[in-house]
Amino acid sequence: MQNFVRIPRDLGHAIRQARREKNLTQADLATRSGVWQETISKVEAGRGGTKLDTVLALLAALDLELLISTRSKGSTSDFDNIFD
Amino acid sequence: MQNFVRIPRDLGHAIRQARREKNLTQADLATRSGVWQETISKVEAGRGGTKLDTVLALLAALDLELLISTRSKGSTSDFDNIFD
DNA sequence: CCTCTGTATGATCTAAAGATCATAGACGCA
DNA sequence: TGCGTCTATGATCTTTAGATCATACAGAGG
Repeated sequence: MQNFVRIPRDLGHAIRQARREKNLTQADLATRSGVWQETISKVEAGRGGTKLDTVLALLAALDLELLISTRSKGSTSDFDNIFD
Repeated sequence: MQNFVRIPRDLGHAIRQARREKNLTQADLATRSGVWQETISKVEAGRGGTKLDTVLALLAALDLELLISTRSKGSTSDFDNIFD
């Protein structure tokens, strides 16, 4: 798995996808990340902004990592359900 | 180039590094990213938090991309100057 | 030493994120 | 139909990021 984050919405998709793959509810993720369910709802939907701290907390709780790389031409994106 | 972002400070290092490689001053980056020099100073130093919007604006201006990947064991990090 | 350029910092103000509570909607299932 | 679970939303309050201005500080070169 390797997804690009160009806009905040991408982040939301990746998080929702990973959370579901792990069969976690937003509430579960909330407890193990320290971020509130309501906030997770907004982040996943891409509603409003997010602080880096919050992003990192969520990703860590989902065993995901954030990477920075020099821009590459091939934009591999593997979201299944874009519209949910 | 491919760096991990575990804590906000990592982000700052990557940005500073990329900015210097492109021979840009903080003021230059400020104008082309729409983020203020003072803010860039804080971000690079890891002082205080940052919003995802700001992060994305800076990375875009530096031709860097943000990626999310499943946690891998090998933590390849290639920061040269960690202490500056 | 003085100046120039780049970076850090400090103060104030505005906007927005996140905590918190309460509740509404959606959906599956008995 | 009604219950239980999960997600969305709405309101309020606190905290903080970022804009903005002004200025200090550090280093290089003359």
